[in-house]
Amino acid sequence: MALKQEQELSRRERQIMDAIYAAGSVSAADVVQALPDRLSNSTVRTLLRILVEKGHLKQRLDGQRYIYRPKRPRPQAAQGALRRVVQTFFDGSVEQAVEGLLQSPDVELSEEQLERIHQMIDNTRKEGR
Amino acid sequence: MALKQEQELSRRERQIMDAIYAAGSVSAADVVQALPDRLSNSTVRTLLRILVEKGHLKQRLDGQRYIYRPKRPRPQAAQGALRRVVQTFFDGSVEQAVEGLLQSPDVELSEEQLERIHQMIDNTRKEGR
DNA sequence: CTGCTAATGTTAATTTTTTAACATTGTGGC
DNA sequence: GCCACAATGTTAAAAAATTAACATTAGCAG
Repeated sequence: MALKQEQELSRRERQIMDAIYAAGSVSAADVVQALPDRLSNSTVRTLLRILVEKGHLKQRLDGQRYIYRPKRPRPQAAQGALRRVVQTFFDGSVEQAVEGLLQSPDVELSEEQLERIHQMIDNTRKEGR
Repeated sequence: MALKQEQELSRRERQIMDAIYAAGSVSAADVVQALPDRLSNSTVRTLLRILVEKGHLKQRLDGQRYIYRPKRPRPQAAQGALRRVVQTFFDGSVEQAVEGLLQSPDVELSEEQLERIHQMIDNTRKEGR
C-alpha cells in the first residue's frame, strides 16, 4: 500500500519526494537546487533513477532532458501524510489536528480565510460526515 | 534546527520516533511490538541507543529496564510535522490543509466535534490571528 | 543456592544508501 | 563541420544504516 511504501523511503529519497511534491514537476537540476545540501547533479540523478525504478516517480522526456513527477497524485499523498500526522501526534483525532493547525505559529489567517474554513465545516456538516 | 534534525533521521529511526510519539513512553520490547517488521530485540535496542546518542530520546531507568521518551515535547514535534505537510502538500496554506483534514476518508466527525472546531475558529478570530 | 528468565552491554558482519567520477550523446552557434 | 554546452548513461567506491549474535547481569522461583 501507499503508506507502507512511504515508510520504505531512505532519507534522501524522502527529501527528494518532498521537494517534488512541493514543486510539482522537476528536472534533475531543479532537485539539486531544492535540496538543503549541495549534492552533485550526478548524485541526484542516481536517486531519481532509483525512485523511478521503485515506482515512486514517473519520468518523461522533455526535449533532451527528463522531467520527473510523482506517480502518486498529490492529493492522495497529502491525505496519506495527514493521516500519518493525525495518528502519530493527535491520537487519531482529526479534531485535535485541526486545532493544531489553527495554532500554527508564524501563521496569520485572514478574516476571509477563517470565514472560508467556517463554510467548509458547514458543508461538511451538510454532507453528513 | 528541529526540522533539520528530523530530516536527518534514517528510515528505521524515523519509524521508531513515530512509534514513540504515538505511544508516549516505551520500553525496547514495546518498540519491537510497535514496528511493522519483526526485528530482534537486540536490533531495536541498538537503534534506541543511537537515538539517545543523537539526542532525540531520553533514557530513564525503571526497575531494571530502560524507558524511552522523546526529548522534544510532543506538541512541538506535532507542529513541526504539520508544518512540513502544509509546506509540502498545501503550498504553505493552512486553510487548504484544514480542508484536507476535513476531507479525510474513513473519518466521521460528529456534530459535536464540528461544533467544537467551529468554536475554535471563532476563538482564533478573537485572538486576532 | 541454583537455574531460569528478562533485561542490558558489546561488538561486528552484512546490506543499503549515498556519493560522484568518468563516459557518452545530442544540439545549437560560428 | 566542429566545438562548447548541457544533458544523460554507467559504474563503483565510501559511508551509513541495519541487523543480530554472543556475553553479561540481576532478580526470582523452587
